[in-house]
Amino acid sequence: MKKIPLATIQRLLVYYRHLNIIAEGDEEVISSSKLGEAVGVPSTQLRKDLSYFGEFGCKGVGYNINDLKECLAKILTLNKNRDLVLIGAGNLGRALVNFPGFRKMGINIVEVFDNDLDNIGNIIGELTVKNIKDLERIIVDRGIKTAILTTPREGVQSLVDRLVKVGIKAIWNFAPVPLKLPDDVVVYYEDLSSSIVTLMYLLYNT
Amino acid sequence: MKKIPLATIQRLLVYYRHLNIIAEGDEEVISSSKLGEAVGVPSTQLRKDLSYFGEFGCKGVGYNINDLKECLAKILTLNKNRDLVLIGAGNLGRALVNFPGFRKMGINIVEVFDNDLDNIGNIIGELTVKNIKDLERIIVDRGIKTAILTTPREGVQSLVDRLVKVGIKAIWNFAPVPLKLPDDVVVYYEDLSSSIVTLMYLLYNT
DNA sequence: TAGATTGTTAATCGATTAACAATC
DNA sequence: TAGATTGTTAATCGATTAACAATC
Repeated sequence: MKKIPLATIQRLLVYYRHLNIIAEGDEEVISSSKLGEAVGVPSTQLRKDLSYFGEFGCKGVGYNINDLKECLAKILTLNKNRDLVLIGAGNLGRALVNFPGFRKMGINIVEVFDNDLDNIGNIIGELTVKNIKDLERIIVDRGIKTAILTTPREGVQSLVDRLVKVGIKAIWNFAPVPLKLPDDVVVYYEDLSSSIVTLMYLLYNT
Repeated sequence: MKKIPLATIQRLLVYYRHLNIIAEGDEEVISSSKLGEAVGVPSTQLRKDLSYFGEFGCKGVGYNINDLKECLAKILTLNKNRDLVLIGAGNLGRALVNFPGFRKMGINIVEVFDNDLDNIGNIIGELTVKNIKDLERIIVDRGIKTAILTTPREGVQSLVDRLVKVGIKAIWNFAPVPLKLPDDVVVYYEDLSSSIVTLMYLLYNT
């Protein structure tokens, strides 16, 4: 299989969301140009993106809205439930646990950890913040493969080393630290400071 | 001036942060390969990134840590204070207002708005949540140019239309909605659902 | 001077866009 | 059949990487 650009995967969810909205309407079918226009993507790129995964349309007609929606859900495995842990029960961690829409896509944060006694024991949504010293035991017990890091920068690398040791294979990292990881662990960096600084740069340099 | 890739801008902050850390140490100078290795960027890309903005190094020697740090701060205008408003005082909005590190880079969230009477009047950090109907007046009064959107998806476009009308020129949008905007308004989409779904895709497809 | 390292040009790689045959 | 639209190949564009002359 040819390598699929990351940007393509990200666009699939954008397509999915719009299909979800228009699935409520009367139309059964949509063309790549209509859908593309609605989400700000050239129709030719939309078709290219889909072509990595198969043929979903009907020449001369377009795409069946419900079918395409389901196909995208399947590609992105939105139907399967995924259990994750979150580490760092600060403001951002709390926001993510309560984030609307994760559940709907099968993203379930099932444990929250912290190392601060002020936070341990607190309730966030339906979860109780647990002591980070129980991290390993609980991750192994539940067979968890994905961790969200919303901790301060300090100590993130050693935390990650602990996670890797107990079988974590995917990390969503909000700490602005480049991580050293084995090749079989995937990581996604979410760098909010970088985002806003980039936006400010664009504002004053375009 | 040649067009500068967005990815270059984003990497500048990564360099800056590492320089900030090692500025505490004993070394005065660092080579592009050392710095690059520390942050996971090839040295040749680091030099290329810098070359868009000038010559900061010394052949045969490397870069003066403090000088380069200051140059990057200047390029990214981290020294100038920027006033922003945030709209949507939910969990995520609260997290951003309290986000550590924004202040240090001159990013000051100076007003928070919401349309929910349960939220209006609440205290977040040092701010009081204001009624969104005063949005226009306050933005004009304070001459604010940048808005952060942490509202639900519904109604974002009409909110954005209001913002544009009173002179907002940059938008950091956390709502998963493609916005229709004039050409002179810059936007940065922060799509947290897309991030985690992409990570899950990578986990199960690599 | 010899070794190190920059800044930059040229080559490569990968993603986006254009064009169009296939076909509903 | 004529018009519309897909899926895909080829062309373009842009970013990354390699190579190396300049020079500290």
